Amino acid sequence: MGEHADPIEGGTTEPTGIGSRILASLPPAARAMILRDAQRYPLDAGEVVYEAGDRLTHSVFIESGVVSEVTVLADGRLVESSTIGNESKIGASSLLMSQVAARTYLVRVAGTALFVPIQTVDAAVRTDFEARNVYMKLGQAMLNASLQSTACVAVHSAEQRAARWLLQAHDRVGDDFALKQSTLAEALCVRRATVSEICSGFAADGAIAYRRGAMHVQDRYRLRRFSCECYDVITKGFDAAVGDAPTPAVTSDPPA
Amino acid sequence: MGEHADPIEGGTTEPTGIGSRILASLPPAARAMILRDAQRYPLDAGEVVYEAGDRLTHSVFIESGVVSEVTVLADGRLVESSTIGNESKIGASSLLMSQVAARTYLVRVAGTALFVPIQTVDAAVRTDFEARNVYMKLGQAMLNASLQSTACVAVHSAEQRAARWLLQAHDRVGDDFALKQSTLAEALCVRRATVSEICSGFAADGAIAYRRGAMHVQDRYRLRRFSCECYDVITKGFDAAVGDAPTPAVTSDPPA
DNA sequence: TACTTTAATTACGACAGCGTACACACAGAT
DNA sequence: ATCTGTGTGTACGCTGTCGTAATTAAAGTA
Repeated sequence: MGEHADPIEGGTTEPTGIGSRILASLPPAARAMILRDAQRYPLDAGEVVYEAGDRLTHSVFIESGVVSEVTVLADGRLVESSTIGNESKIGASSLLMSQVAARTYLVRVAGTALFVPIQTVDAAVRTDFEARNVYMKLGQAMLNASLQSTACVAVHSAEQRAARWLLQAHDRVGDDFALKQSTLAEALCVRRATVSEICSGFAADGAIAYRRGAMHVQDRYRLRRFSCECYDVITKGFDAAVGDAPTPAVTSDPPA
Repeated sequence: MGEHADPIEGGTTEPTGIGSRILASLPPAARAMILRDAQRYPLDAGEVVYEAGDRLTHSVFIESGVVSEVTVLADGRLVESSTIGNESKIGASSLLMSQVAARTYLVRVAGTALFVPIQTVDAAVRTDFEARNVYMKLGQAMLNASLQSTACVAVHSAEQRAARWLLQAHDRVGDDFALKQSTLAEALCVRRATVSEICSGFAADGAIAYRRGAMHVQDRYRLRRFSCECYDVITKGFDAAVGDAPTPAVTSDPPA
């Protein structure tokens, strides 16, 4: 895990934790226990939260931003296996899981996260039946998302996957966020040029607008039409695990 | 779940369960409890074990054969998300998991499996801390496999993935098994013609031999050279969860 | 204002895998 | 011995995405 500067807003200040959907869905006692030891840090774009092989000292509850879980291949290529946001967490599912990061976690869209020592999380989850239940449901949702992604990558077009990625980012950070085409290209494992063509298509349709790294989602329903159904499958899976997304941060209206 | 004829070898006969690596790695008490209610059935090629949406009445512990976990897309296409064999099981991870199959399970290479009512499995796992532990480790290994597969499908060639598929099948059923090119093509989501070209390449190298649906793995080390490293990553993940594979069923020697 | 840097667009040939299709070959049945 | 069904080999043109790279445009800096 990278060295961090100071935590945000005094650190020991009790954060509400409301930005994290998984934390929000934990029973109050477990949540309070976790929040007591939590420190809020910024997640900066490009930052490596954990590298494959690192010892997992903290569980990272993402409040906003998009982190991609990256598989490092033998030839050095980085391939995104999944994305993580406020519905989930990085590291130590709890209990007797491996203490070592299996993959690399890379911040793609900036945000903030609560860092909690894994011993604290383990204690909270071990003692609380309901909390353990939430964790197991989250684990199921993560597996569901990954299985769907495997199928998605196998048969869906770069355009469909780009739309899905942007929709998921939108769910996690809202209408406006910083995202370069090169970053999206890395995430999707396609050329920057391909992303350029795809995004101008989205913009021509009025789904998005962007300008030098500043992405704006104008109409998520138009964007949804470019995406495959995998967006729905994955989203519903997480909703079932940690409850529906709080405020959808949607500016545009659903189609008539 | 499809209607089955009679169980194999009398049904109530206590099966050893040694063919199932996950069963073998459970503590004796839990394993005995599960085996008491287990019935062995054949898995026939092409058979649908569960269809997405089916109620999961039984947990299916695979002893031999290859089952593919298939995502049914909106347009009706079937895409393999993962393969399952003796290291794992189908259905009800236990505890408060969903009682409904999220995907479709299709037998690709014939074998046998133990069918156990999920209530029995739940009871065995709920009461036994060590058994729950094994299940959680298996869950981790399944997620690991799926994340690796997502990356694999994204960047590795059809040839590499075909070699991986055959290696994994070899681990689960041994040197000889029935497998048509059309079946492998469906599993990999490529044309049968592509499989034909790939397999003649493998055969020319001496890695495999085949004749009208009869596949024979001649030299798994040669086959490994055609594969990507994803085979190792996934295999090691399962070995860590349920112990090393029993007898590798290898006829050829490792390279010098 | 002019210069520099970084982001985005556009273009070209190359290639893996596609869809289709047809021809061949072996196994079992008559 | 021949026929028939099924599994396999091979060929054609097509498309999406690749790798590379040159061009344009906007933002920051002097």
